[in-house]
Amino acid sequence: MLTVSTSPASYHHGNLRDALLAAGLEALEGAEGKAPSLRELAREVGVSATAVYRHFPDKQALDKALAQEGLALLGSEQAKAAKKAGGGAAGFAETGRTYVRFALAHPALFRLMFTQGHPVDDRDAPDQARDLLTAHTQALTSDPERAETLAMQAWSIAHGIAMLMLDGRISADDALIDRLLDTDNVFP
Amino acid sequence: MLTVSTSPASYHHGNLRDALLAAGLEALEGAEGKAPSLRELAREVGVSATAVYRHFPDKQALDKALAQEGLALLGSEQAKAAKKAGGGAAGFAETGRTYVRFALAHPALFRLMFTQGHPVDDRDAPDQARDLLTAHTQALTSDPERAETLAMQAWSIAHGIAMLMLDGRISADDALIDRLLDTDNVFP
DNA sequence: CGGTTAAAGTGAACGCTGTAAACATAGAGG
DNA sequence: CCTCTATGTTTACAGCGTTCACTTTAACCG
Repeated sequence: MLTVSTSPASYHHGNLRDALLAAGLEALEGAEGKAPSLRELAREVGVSATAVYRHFPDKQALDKALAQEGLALLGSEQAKAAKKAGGGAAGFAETGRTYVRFALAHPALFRLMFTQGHPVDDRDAPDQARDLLTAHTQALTSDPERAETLAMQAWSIAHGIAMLMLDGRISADDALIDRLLDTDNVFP
Repeated sequence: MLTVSTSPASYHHGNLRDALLAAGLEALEGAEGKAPSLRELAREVGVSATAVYRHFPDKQALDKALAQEGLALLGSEQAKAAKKAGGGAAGFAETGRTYVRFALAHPALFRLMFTQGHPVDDRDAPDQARDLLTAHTQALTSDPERAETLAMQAWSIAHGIAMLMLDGRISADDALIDRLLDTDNVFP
């Protein structure tokens, strides 16, 4: 997570990288739809635009880092929710609800998280959300492949609901989330 | 659909609107990830950038029109696939497969289709994809509310798979699509 | 310590974007 | 035929991401 120090405001900022990420997250919370520009973030932090390039090769890298930060946030919220629900199947279900609610609560951030080009190679990056998912599905069956299938299916359902709600294709109703996630009876 | 006439190239273009949409669709096919700019499309069509504003109030409106065009395309492909599969449950299943394959075949277009702000009010616009979906789920049950729930669930699953594959979160494997869409056994 | 060096900042500039304003043209209708 | 309006044009502006040449500062080493 981020440690955003109240900077000494000297010529050298101290830890510009984290400050930028913090400003980015804050901006993503506020603006309903649009992502913050690189210059905007630099301005916010009180630094010239080009200073950003000392810490990120380009805008995309900044966005990627922000996405990573968002993913960590989502993961921690899910873990907390699952724990609160007592783990197990109930915890798993809560994980899904939390996923969708997170998307609705932080639309711009969520969009950013899943609009990066191809993060398929970031297998090494820590991902609590993914870990939770695989752990929960592995608890449901002894067949590893089936567990993986279940994991991807569960992820897809939650992600689809989240995205469609964000785009206004289905109404962002809290009760509806529960109804759609109730997969005991998907396809009779 | 679009009728893109080989233009007479005079001062007045003829039907600039359709030409812009056609150029937009073509650009979206090519470029792997990025959407075309307004100026780019104007250039392509051989017209000044501001001419676009005679036909669309702003860029977002152009994008929305392109999205609508994409939706029509998706709907027609789905309808064809369902018909070819003989309709019924088999047709329904084919509809889902077609949805995901469409997303993978036209990533930029699909992204554009579902990244518009809030098209929740476009209830009046024709949407063959949606019509197919409700028709198929209504054939599965007599309870209208349950049919609607099923429709949204089916849409969510397909949409989630499509999006996650587009983002490289799960591999864009054709066999995997079938495996994930096989919802006979979602959650044992 | 003092001096060098490299990390981390700056400002100006480029080409791109979406958009506004004022102006030009041509084709259709009275 | 003449005018009016729909549809185009040019020019301009602010903001964007990014490059380049330059400056500052802090840290390291003899």
